[in-house]
Amino acid sequence: MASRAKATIFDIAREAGVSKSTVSLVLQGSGLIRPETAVKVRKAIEDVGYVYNRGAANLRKAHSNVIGMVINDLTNPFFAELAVGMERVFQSAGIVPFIANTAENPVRQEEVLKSLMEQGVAGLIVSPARGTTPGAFRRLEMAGVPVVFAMRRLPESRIPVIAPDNHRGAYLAAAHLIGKGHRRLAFFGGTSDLVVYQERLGGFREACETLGIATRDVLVIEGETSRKGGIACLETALAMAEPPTSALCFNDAVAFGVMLALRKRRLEPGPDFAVVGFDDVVEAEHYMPALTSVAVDTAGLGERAAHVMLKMIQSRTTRAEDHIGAVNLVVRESCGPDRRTRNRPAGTGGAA
Amino acid sequence: MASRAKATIFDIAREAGVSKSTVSLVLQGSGLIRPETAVKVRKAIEDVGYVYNRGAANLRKAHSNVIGMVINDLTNPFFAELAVGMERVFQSAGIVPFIANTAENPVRQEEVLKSLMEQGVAGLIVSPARGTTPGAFRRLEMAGVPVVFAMRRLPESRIPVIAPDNHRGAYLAAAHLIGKGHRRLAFFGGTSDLVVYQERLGGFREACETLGIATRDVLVIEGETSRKGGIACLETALAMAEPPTSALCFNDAVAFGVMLALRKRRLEPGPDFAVVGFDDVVEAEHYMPALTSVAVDTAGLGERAAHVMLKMIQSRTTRAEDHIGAVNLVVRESCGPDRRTRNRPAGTGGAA
DNA sequence: GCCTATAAATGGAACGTTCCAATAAATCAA
DNA sequence: TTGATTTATTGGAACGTTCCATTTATAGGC
Repeated sequence: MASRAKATIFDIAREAGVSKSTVSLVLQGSGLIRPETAVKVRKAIEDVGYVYNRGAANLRKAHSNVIGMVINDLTNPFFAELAVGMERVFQSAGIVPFIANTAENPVRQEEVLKSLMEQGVAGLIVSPARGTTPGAFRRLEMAGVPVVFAMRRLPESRIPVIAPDNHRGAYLAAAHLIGKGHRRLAFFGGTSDLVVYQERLGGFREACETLGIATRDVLVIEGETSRKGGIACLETALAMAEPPTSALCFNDAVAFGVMLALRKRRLEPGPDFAVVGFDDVVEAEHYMPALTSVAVDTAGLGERAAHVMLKMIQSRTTRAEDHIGAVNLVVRESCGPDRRTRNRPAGTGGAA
Repeated sequence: MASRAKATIFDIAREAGVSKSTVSLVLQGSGLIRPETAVKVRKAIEDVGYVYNRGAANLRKAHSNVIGMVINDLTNPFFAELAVGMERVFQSAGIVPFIANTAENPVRQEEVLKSLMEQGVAGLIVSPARGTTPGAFRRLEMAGVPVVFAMRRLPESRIPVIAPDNHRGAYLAAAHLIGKGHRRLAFFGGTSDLVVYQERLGGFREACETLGIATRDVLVIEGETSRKGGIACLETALAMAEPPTSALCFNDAVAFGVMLALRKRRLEPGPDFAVVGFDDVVEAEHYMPALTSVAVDTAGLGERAAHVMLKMIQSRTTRAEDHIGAVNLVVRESCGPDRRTRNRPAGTGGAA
């Protein structure tokens, strides 16, 4: 039962009565070998229980066919979905991507990147951790390893980015709220160290300005991008003198938190306080009430990123064009009816 | 900008004016080299932008320090949580695990396992895909690679398993429902090809028998282990002549689906129909109503699995003891008040 | 039969490390 | 000084593949 030393191509060469070179050719599916010989070799491979040593092969080939996906938070279904989208296209290209999680920790990310480089990855798709320093990808660039950013970008970097049109999405969402009659809007969650945050907040602000909301009526509260963060945002917002009546949330997790906190105060998300999410994760549809959210086609962007990566590897380049994915607002129930048809105030005690 | 050929230890040896062997020793942190020499070498490494070639090293060492985690469904937060628990302990052991997703597809799993073996993994933690054939892990065993199953097990296999006490968890849940006065119980979701299913269903059945529920009053409906599956289960259950008044669900996703379906029929989860989940994912607490569920300490089991793996690698064995994790029922709101204090039947059109 | 062309298979060098045995340098005991 | 001991450093072989240049076998043309 205890397997002796690992079998090599020499062992199977002996078994099949051919040379190691022949075995190598069979392994690579070369058309140069006679079919009967190939059969013989393949049988020997099976008999001996040989397993190919890709490390040894890469030593010679310097082209490793492993692709890494570095994800900032695997427990966020949004990123899990992204990963799955990428996997789909890699699978049909016959390659198995390895996923690594950085848990939103730049130090961990550094380790992960180092490890992947040492492993000799052919390319990397990365959703960078919050607080990634500008130099974090220098070594990758020096080594000429193709990298693409997915969903997030770094402030100044020449690495291609695949991301949704955050500005537009936020604009649409804000316009929706304003169209429903809201005049005091908030932007909940996220922190300004994320470029995505700047983009979304930018779109939000532009909509407010364009559509005639006074600056003093737009409230911005930073916070964790989680349910917990959403709860906190709502609490501080409602504690203000003139609380907002609606909010665009940095992402769906924050929005879920906001709705939770509303419920806890016996306020009905929608009629009492309108909330819009961002990303449109699968749960959004199933929530009570169903969450209105900006859909970004996560899996589609993942697929796109994978395709770009494949093309970069194939053409041995480290450059590619950015790709900004279309977004659209999925209107469900979390914004309630038009505000102007009624007048119950949101907030702790304000009046309409 | 275009990096020339990759630097090797020879390059940095030349740069530092030492031999390749010295460089190798420095790389391994050997205490044999004079500190000043080590400093010199490390500087050269930095200057040249050297990246360690682990493939080449493994060729010599035959001990690769990469550990693979093969997960059947990364989009299920339950498994994502498991993965994160494992990562935590590997991280503190200084090793970077690679995650691969099989998407519950045995064929895909086969590819993934093959790829990981070729990569020369030191060990594998696997949550096997549904429908995995008994022979799927034969090659791993032949190669003497340590493997641990997490959460799921295969019908007959000598591979060690880390999993929660499914039988007991289901027993507790069923007992809870019966204690609340329910007399017609259902078990929703899952399929019998999963050992976990057998275990949970077994615990459920045992509780029913022991606590005096007639066999004809326990209903078992197989189904997808997803929200969708839960919806379907509830529909068929309520279509029966004498529908159950409560259900234990195979997992939380099914439970969420059941609650959704209840809402759609204007029935209140809890008062109108009691539902219990299994796994206690984070969302359970945040649902409306909050889901009563069997907590299995997912992350803890992940950590445990990782520790076992580490120990197996260290002691070069392929055997280890199974570990069955404690479970406990977390009672929240989805089972409503005691049933005997009221008497509205659940069902398609019952009235109060 | 001989020469050439094609097809199939092969040996050797290389890839970038590690590890062992060996060397060189420094220190010490006498 | 000499030999023994310790401390630092080094060259060479090996790991399991690929690829190139050859060799050997097979067939074809005359």
